[in-house]
Amino acid sequence: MASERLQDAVDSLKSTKVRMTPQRHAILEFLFETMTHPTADEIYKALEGKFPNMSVATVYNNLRVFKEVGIVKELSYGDSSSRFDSVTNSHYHIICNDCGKIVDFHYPALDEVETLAEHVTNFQVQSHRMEIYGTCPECMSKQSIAHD
Amino acid sequence: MASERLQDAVDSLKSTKVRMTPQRHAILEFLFETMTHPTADEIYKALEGKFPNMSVATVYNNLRVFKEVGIVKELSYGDSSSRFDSVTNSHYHIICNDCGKIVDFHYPALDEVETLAEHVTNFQVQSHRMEIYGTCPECMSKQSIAHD
DNA sequence: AACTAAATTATAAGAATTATAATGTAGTAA
DNA sequence: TTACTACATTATAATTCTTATAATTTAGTT
Repeated sequence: MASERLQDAVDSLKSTKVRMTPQRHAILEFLFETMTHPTADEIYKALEGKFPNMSVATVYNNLRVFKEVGIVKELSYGDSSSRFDSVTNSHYHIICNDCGKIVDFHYPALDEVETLAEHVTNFQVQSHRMEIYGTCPECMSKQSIAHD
Repeated sequence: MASERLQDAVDSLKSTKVRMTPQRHAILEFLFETMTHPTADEIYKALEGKFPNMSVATVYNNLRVFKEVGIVKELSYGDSSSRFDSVTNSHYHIICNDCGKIVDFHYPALDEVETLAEHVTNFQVQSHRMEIYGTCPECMSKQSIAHD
C-alpha cells in the first residue's frame, strides 16, 4: 500500500543525512497518496492549508532531494511545467536474443505515449506493452571467448 | 534521404497558406540535416551566422507552425528546454482489443528507454517493441449503441 | 508594379524554476 | 535538558524559457 511505500521512503531518507521536517513529510505523503502526477505548484497549493507559510522553493527543493534519492521521478509531458510521481514498482522486461533470459527493468510507465496515442488515433487506450531485446552480459562474454 | 524529406516538407507547407521565407527554409533545412534534437536556442545560434538579424521569436514561431503541420515534433526530456525533431517514419502500432484492427501510430523511437536499459542491465541492446492496446472509435460507438 | 495577408523583428511580458541570504529547526551529543 | 551545528525553510530576487505585442518588411498574387 501507499502507506508502506511512504514508510520505506521515509526510512531511506533517514538512512542518509536528510532530515525529516513536517513540510517534507507532508510533500512526501501527498505524492504517495495521490493518483495524479502533480506539478510543483499543485503540491504547493494542496499543502498551503496545512502550511500557510510554506514557500514554493521548499516544494522545489524537496522534489530535487527526492529525485536524488530516487523515490520520486520527474516527468515532462508537452505542457509547460514538470510533473512528479512517486516511483512505483512498474517495470518492463529486457530479453536476451541468445539465451532467452528475461530480466526486469524498472522504468516509469510510458503514460505520455498512451496519452498521445489516444489523441492521435481516437482509440480509448487501455494498456501497452514494451519489451527490449539485446544480448545479456553472459552471452556477450561467451561470444567473445568463442571468437578468440 | 534528408533532402527528399525536406522537399516533402516544403511541399506540404506550400499546399497550405504558409509562405516560404529564407529564415523558415533555413530552420527546416537545419532540422532535417541534424542528427541531434536541437533546442530552439541551438537552432537560433546555428543560424545567426546566416541571419544576423533573426529573432528568437522567429524560431519559436516557425517551430509552432511546423508542429501544427506535423513535420516537426516537440520532445520534452527532463531538462529545461524543449527539443525539436523532424518527424521520421518510425512508428508503432495501436491495436483494438475488440476487432483486432491495427493502426499505425507515429512516434519518435524510444531511444531513451533503450539507453537506460543498457546502462541498468548491462545488456547490449539491439531493439525494442512497443504496442498500445485499446478500443478503436468504431468499436466504441458499437458498444454505446448496444447499451441503449 | 502594386496590393495584402502573412512573416519577421525588437522588445516587453509571462510563467516556471533556481539562487541568495536571513531565519528557523531537526538531530545529536554534552 | 540544553546547546550546538548543519541542514531546511522562508521571502525575495534573479534566471531561463517561451509567448505576446506592435511596427516594419516581405512573399505570393493580381
